Amino acid sequence: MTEGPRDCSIANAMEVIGERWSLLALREVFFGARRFDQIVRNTGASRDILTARLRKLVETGILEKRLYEEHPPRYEYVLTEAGHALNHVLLNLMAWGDAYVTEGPPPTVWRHSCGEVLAPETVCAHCREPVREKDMTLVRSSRRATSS
Amino acid sequence: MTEGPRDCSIANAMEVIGERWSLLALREVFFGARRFDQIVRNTGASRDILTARLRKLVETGILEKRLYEEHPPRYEYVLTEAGHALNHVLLNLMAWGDAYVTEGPPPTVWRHSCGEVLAPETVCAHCREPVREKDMTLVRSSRRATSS
DNA sequence: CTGGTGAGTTGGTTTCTCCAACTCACTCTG
DNA sequence: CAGAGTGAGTTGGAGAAACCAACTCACCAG
Repeated sequence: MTEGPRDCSIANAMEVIGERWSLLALREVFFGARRFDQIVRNTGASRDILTARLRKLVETGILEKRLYEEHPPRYEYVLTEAGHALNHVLLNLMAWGDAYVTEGPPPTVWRHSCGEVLAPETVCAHCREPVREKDMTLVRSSRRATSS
Repeated sequence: MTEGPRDCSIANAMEVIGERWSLLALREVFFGARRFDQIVRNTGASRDILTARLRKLVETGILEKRLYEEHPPRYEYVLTEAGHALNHVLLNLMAWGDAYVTEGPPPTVWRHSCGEVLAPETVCAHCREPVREKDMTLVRSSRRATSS
């Protein structure tokens, strides 16, 4: 049966973080914003949508709401392990945006502990060589069964 | 002036590839699909949306339409340089999905030319060390002026 | 001449987004 | 103590986008 859409972790990932504003909200948490109004201001999303997105990110285990004040209850959003692991995705996306979308110099610059400006590169974890498309071959790809 | 949403290449990138189905369409091209109906089938997107997304990806220089048959005119979609560069983003996103979203074994597996199953890792291009969050410091981050 | 494929368009319904305004529980200032 | 300010949402209505099925048009194959 090779019916139906491809079953792929990219699609699965998009179900969880693919909606508009989800990634930008996460970016803000990476950048150090932890409170609702900060995230609203820095992303430009509307408050209701952001409420929904943050709620979903909490439900799917990417963010955690941590109480930092009772009376009135005030929460901050912090990354879970799954959230922290998104770092590499964000970094590569930013590098791509810098190179092919943003005009002019990169608006956001990070420094790595080695002292240089951070430029991410994706390597094969085994041989440590940069991953190039022509060096990749598809071994297996499943499909999702159609509901029949 | 520190007003308005943060100016960031992640946001800029999302304007171009952030809509639903855009990334999945691109995934299909990476996976070897080149024709409209293949992409429709493999993603599960509706045809009209996919028409719009592919058109946008062509306009923004990520895909190219290449005529492979006249009478009737038939086009295939191929990646431009900017499109090829998205490889690393897709790869990292897939790895994250494999680890934190997809239940069970990875649905899609690639082999690297070194002989091993491909596991992407993000390193600093200068020192070649894996990038960890605690080794990064924000140097500069601009903001977009509000329209005032 | 009927059926099939490739690449879309069209129309109508459902769903999502955006925005401004509103709430509620406080805290801070004069 | 009254009034303004802040943090974290919620609500309602308009407008945009997505979804789906059906339709078109051009060809080819039996």
